[in-house]
Amino acid sequence: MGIRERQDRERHAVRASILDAARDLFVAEGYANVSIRKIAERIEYSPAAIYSYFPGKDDIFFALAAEGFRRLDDTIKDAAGDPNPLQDLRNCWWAFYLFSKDQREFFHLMFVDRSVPAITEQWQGFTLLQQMLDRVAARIQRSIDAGHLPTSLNPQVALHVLWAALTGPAVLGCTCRLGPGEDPDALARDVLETTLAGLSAGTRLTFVPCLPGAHAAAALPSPTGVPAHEG
Amino acid sequence: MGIRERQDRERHAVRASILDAARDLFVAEGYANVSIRKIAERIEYSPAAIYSYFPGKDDIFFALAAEGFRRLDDTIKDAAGDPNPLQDLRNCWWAFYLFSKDQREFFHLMFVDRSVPAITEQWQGFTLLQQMLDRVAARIQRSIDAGHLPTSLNPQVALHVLWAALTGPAVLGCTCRLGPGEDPDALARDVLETTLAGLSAGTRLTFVPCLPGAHAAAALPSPTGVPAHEG
DNA sequence: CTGCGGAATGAACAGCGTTCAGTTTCCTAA
DNA sequence: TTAGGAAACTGAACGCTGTTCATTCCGCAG
Repeated sequence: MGIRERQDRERHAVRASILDAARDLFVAEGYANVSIRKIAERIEYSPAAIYSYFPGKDDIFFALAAEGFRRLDDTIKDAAGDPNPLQDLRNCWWAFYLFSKDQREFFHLMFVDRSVPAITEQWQGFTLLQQMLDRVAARIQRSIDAGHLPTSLNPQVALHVLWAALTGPAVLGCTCRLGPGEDPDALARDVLETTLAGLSAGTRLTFVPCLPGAHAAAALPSPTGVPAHEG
Repeated sequence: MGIRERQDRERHAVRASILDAARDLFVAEGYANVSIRKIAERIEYSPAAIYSYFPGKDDIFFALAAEGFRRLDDTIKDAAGDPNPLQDLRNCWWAFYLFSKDQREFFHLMFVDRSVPAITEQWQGFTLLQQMLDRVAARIQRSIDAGHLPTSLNPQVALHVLWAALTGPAVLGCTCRLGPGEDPDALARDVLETTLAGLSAGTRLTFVPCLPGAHAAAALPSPTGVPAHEG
């Protein structure tokens, strides 16, 4: 009998409409201006009804963040394809930066927002992030193989350095911390080029990536003082 | 007559106690958990009284952000002094990163928080930020003069690149976006070294800093596509 | 001592996330 | 066809938020 299936379908549809409403609201008015009551009004349910679909407001944003990772993944896939591996890398990371501009609210949710301390391994979005990062690491490996980056470079480490470095101008840009007239795009471009040049220089790096499935790899004790640079 | 002076003093003292309470609360419990009512309770005033000292909650945090800039300025001053200009630079930026860890809430308020869109030139904290950045730019100039960085490097541009690049690992670190066991310190160190190496490489940079008092300098139109890198 | 002005207050408004008793709806089983 | 029961949904409430405003209080000036 298809009754159970129809019920499941309806339930899934309501759940989806909650996420649709939440996404519309938070893309249009920003994260802070989304409330359970506004979502409820938009889908024509009572606020309390939402709590039988999501345990709380945070979980709605977890779901949206997961969607954000899929969107970013798609964006990067679209940007990829340049035959020159280094330019391909450039394009991918520039797409990452553009994502922070074009999908500001998603970006904030995925990489900046701090309202929920539970952004850890148990969060499903973390897996999506890891998968996406792995794909970019493969692109970096191609640049290494092509001789554009030193063979001493661990692609996972380079990945994290690029990710962290580019997150900076993205954050400063979408939180309006630059001076009047200063162009976040130019800054992001310069950070990208500078980081690529720095990686090319073959500086010895110390970061220990937590490879998926290789959690046993011991992390080096972190020095507390100023980093000694014995190059 | 000293009555007016005493009144002014008292008024200033209450204002200061509001800021003290707000700072204590937000350092201890985080930005999101500070409420006007909690501040009021702590200083033993009614919530409404606070509104005769600050126009709104945002302005209290503006004042705290300004204090954050002073604190960061002091932190960087303390870190400075190494006779080697390049190591001096390293120490200063490492102090910047450590500030993001040790004074997480201040850092967030100063560089990440987005709750108030009015972080522009009219904001007094912006001036403090500019002054601080100018001092760091002078340190960069010294590295250039000593031959550690290319003479083609504009110190204001290098400053912004370093600032933006290091903001990334700081944000990822204090928003817990790294994987379990991954060390934000190591990532920040690698970003710093990679950026310094990249700047040493003399890559042509495109950012146009808005120099204090030189607002007339026309900003280059920002290209919309992928940055062409004609090195 | 009176009057005035600024400071402080209590109460309220509108909104928030969340909970829960109670109602409605709909499917199943007799 | 109808009774039972489970699931879905709701209205009302709790305690919280930032903010406003009429009122009260207090200290100084005349």
